[in-house]
Amino acid sequence: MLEQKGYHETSMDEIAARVGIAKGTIYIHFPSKDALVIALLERNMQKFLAGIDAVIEQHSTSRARLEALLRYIMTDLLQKQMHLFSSISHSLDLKYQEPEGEARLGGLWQRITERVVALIEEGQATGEFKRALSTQAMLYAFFSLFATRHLKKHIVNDEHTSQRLVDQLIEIYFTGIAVESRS
Amino acid sequence: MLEQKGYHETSMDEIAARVGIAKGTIYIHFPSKDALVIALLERNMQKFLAGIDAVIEQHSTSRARLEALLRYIMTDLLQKQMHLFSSISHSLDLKYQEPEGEARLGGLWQRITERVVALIEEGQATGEFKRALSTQAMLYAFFSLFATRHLKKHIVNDEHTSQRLVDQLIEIYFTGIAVESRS
Amino acid sequence: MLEQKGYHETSMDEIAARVGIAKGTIYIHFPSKDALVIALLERNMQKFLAGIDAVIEQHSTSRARLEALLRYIMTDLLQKQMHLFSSISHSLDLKYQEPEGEARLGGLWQRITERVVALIEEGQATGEFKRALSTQAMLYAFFSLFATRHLKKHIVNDEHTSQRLVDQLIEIYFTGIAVESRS
Amino acid sequence: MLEQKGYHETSMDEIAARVGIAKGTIYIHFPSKDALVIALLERNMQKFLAGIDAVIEQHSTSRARLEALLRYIMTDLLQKQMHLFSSISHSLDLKYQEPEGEARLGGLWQRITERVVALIEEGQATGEFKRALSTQAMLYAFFSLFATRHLKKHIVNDEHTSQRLVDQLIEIYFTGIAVESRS
DNA sequence: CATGAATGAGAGTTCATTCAT
DNA sequence: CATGAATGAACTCTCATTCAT
Repeated sequence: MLEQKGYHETSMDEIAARVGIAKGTIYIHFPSKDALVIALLERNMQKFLAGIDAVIEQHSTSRARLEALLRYIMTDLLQKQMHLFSSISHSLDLKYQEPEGEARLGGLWQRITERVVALIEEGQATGEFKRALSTQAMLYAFFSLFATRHLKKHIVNDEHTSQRLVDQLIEIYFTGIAVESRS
Repeated sequence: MLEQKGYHETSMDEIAARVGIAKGTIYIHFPSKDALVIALLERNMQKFLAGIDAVIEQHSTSRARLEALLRYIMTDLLQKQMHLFSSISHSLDLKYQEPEGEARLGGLWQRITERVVALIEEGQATGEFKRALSTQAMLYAFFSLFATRHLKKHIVNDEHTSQRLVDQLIEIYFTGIAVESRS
Repeated sequence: MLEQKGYHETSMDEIAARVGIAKGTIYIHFPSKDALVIALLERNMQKFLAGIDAVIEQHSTSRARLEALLRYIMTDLLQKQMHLFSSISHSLDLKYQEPEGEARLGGLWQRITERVVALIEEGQATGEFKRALSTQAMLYAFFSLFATRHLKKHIVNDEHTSQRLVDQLIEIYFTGIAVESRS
Repeated sequence: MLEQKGYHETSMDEIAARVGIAKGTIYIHFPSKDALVIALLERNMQKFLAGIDAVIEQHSTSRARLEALLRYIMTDLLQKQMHLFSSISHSLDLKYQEPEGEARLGGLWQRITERVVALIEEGQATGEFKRALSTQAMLYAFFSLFATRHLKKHIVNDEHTSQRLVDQLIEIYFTGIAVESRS
């Protein structure tokens, strides 16, 4: 609900109705709407972080790991019902009134990017990725691919087409960053 | 104002004050807040479209044109005070209550993407861009680069660093899509 | 309404309904309920202060002035529909969330007590009031007489009885503080 | 808690926490918050009544008794942490939703005033107090002295100053009502 | 046409009260 | 009896929209 409709479009009444409890009950568990959203995001980010680690350790090379990670996130996004990464990504814009919670969120996001940074630098060290490119650029290009904004217009119900899109994005990205271009 | 603070964070009072007219006067020209925002976006999109065309015709090859376009949009985004593309991009998420206006916006967005699609297909026709990649993928990868969400965290006041980021993103993208990589 | 039912017992809906305007309209003129109450009190205190001065200047001796002042306040209180002093007195307990407004209120209350203090010290100087009594005690005894809490139970509709009560309170007070006892 | 912070500022949660039982348990013993407050006041009033009687029987003359009573109440008030009389006095303003309980409270308050009325009339009978003054006036003047509202602004931590204030108030009051002034 | 005070539906939040455990 | 999570009515406050001037 919150993940799909957004912060302002989702009222506490709606949330309560959707969860099947009374509005006041929410305030037993969360002191404010912001706190609720932050807690939700925190949970999602933690799940996402765990997912990242699980995905990474299933592969050995930096390239394979980064590619698997890209597929993992894309799969999540293409499931149409926005999920982990989507909710996180959507929330990075907002300014919450709870500095402490925001700090926790920022810390988690940092840990997420650290994983990717590690993969990139590892790949550069092993000679898999270009050393001429800054980590910053490769990181930015990586996460840019998951801009749900534009994805929405490209989502197709056809499983095959979606898969093909992901494959080609992977090709574009890795041709761009990898040392040996495939063409 | 609307472009920077967002739809919900900008009240009609603020808009009126900023424009220098009375709040009631706005409703003479626009039937609702949504209509106002849509009209604003429409104007921005039209300007942006004109900007695209101006940029494109300054170059001859598809590659040069697409690269110039990328730089044009990036410059807009990096100016920090969100401008044309930024306001458009930000608004694509929202669901307005005015179907007719939304349709006009959709039409304009389509005309924008058509420009890029034309460049891509032209480049494929001339052999500049890979024919194996679908237009969809190259289009998606192109607009993904402008995810302001993630850009925010990478914006730096240092002009030189920003420029370097753009250069490297261009390298990644075009190495990925172009037939002959330049490195 | 607010004066009679008290802060917590009077909702903004009630106030709006009583004044004959919409709830939202109140917030055009006052930023919060506290601000509204403080403004109301401020106005009452200013009126009261003006009333005090008007009463005082109608008499010449300290004794006559203080007595007239006592009658003035009592008359206000006995009118049953709580008025100036009553609303002020009732509000001295509350803790508002607007420090600035509270400071203004405190300043006004100080100016009110200053008038009485001046009368008392003047009377001591002229030999009308006992010099052995501290100003503080005479001041406190004076304002204590207007404790609406207890007054409520003694208010009678009979004009004559009310007047007699006031007369006797005056006698008790002034016999207590004046140099020459009457008895 | 209730005595100090007031009815509206004290929630059932706070009361439960303070008493050390669960919130729901309160409702086994008291049907409502009003009933709880009324019961608390009733207990306080009964204690106060017992205190009055204890104080009175320690002295013989009406004058001594009334003076001792005045000191007794004042001491309670000056202890800053509001106690018996204070809680009672504070509650007389409120309008409870339990007519029966309010009646019991009213009855107890009447019994309290009856003690004072008895002292006053006894003193008039023995010639200690002026017969010209109505019992009502002397009663009202007596309880007026305990207006906590104004007392707050005069409370000082200095034990000596507080005592001096009480002494002078006693002098003012008794000079006002007694037949022979003592100076 | 322009104005801005007035509107009122709806938002987030609180808290006395209830009831399954 | 005791519990405390759940309830929902009522509160304060916001803001897009209207309309008499």
